[in-house]
Amino acid sequence: MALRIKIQTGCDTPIYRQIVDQVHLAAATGTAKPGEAVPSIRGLAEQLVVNPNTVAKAYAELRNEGLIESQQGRGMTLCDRREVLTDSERMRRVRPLLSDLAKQAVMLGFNAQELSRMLKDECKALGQRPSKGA
Amino acid sequence: MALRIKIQTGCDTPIYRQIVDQVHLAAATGTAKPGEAVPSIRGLAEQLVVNPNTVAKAYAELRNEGLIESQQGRGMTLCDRREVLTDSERMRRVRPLLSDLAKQAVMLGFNAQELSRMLKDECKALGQRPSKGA
Amino acid sequence: MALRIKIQTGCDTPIYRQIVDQVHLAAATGTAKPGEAVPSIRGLAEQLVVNPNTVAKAYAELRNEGLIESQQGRGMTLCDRREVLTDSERMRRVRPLLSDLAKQAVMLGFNAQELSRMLKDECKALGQRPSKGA
Amino acid sequence: MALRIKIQTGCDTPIYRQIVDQVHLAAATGTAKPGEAVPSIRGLAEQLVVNPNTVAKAYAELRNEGLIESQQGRGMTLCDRREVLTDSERMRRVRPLLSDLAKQAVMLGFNAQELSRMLKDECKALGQRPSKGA
DNA sequence: GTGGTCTAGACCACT
DNA sequence: GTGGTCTAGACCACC
Repeated sequence: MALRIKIQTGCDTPIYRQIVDQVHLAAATGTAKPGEAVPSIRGLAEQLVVNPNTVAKAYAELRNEGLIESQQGRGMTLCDRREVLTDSERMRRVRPLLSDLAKQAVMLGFNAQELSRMLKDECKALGQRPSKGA
Repeated sequence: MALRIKIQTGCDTPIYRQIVDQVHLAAATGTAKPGEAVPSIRGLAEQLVVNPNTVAKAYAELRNEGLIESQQGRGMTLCDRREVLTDSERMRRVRPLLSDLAKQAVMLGFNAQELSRMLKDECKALGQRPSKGA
Repeated sequence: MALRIKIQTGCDTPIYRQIVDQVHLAAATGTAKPGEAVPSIRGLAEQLVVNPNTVAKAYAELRNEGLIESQQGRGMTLCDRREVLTDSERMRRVRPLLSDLAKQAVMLGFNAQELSRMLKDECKALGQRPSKGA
Repeated sequence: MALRIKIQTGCDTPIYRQIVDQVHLAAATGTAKPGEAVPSIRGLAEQLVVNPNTVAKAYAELRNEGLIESQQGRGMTLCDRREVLTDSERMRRVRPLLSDLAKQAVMLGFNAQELSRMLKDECKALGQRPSKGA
């Protein structure tokens, strides 16, 4: 039983983005397998207590990316599409987040060592329970 | 040479935030020293070709945070750095960035060790020094 | 009944500051509880007959301080109270008011004992409760 | 030798107001006696490293209040005018400062007891060295 | 000259 | 509907 989406209110990332990111993460970590069904728009909207339009917006983005596809009559399922990225492309995607973190952390008085420890903890938490602790 | 602020338009981070961050960073890394003057609101606005109110907004935030102080009629200067936020608050502010980075990095197949190294490089690039003295 | 904000024009404290202070005070005294909604920017602006930007400025400050949080498209609510400022910073902020009061009071011939009594009365009038629980 | 005015930059009270207040305080506490000379405008301006206009503005206010008077050819001196205030008038003057302090302190999480102690300390400091510690 | 405040009106993203 | 950002222009106090 995969793809249990959870959103956190009072967080600055938009709800639709949280949904998109969680599907991405589930697909990447193998928590959700190709061909597996994703919750229906109105079902997920009801479960998360959000506007169906918000879920629809998230699914539209996922569909455009080719990560999910609508199988007529069977709702939407995860594609088996697997991105093959070059090292430089992976670098390019993670770099700005590294930069943001480093800047903010330095401003707040953290040093590189503290950061590394916290980051390791964060990664460990992700590996243990991808869908719950996220 | 002190506090040359630059902004990039067409970037998704607001102008006023770019200004705030750059002053913060300059103060944290020691690029700008306590007592040093910051550019006048109107002067900086003219230089950056933005509305003076935008600069004023950035400076107001910096002033509220206690990072700069205004000497009426004589411009603003950097304050002596002091610890303003509790440890738990600093943690709370850096946590979401850690989380974002960890998620994205895991998706891209980086491991914690690689991340730590890259993060250290980023910090070094910012000119970080032992945290307490910053 | 929650968070009825009132402002007095013709008073030297800025409107936006009156708003900020009243929300702060309501949160500190327990008049407004965590999770409770605050009036919308446009709604409050209309009620107070001021410019929406003035209210927005007040709310932005409150948000930066972590006292309220915005849930995009759904308005803003009070956060759980947490200690954000270090003790030394809290001290630094209350010190000038103490100094002003002491100077003025000494000039007027009050002694410390009288002042303490009056100050206790003021605090009681604000509905203060044991500091840590506030 | 009395009336050694000192100002503190980086404080939000205007310089001219600091001067006015200090003369008031010195007169009220007896640090400066009636008939005593006050520093010349340009002398004081030079000593404080401020604009002579600023000192002039402060002196103008003091003169309007009748606290100092210009003795032709001898500069300005303190008047022997002694205000006799009713209790209600004294109350009226100290009340707003009490209120401000109480509000700010409650917001910052101080309780009445802590405040009283700090206020006593402040008063003691004023009594000991009116012109130096101010 | 400086910063501080307020107004008016615009555009955007999110729900 | 909501908040977030930016612009333009005004008035004030202080130096």
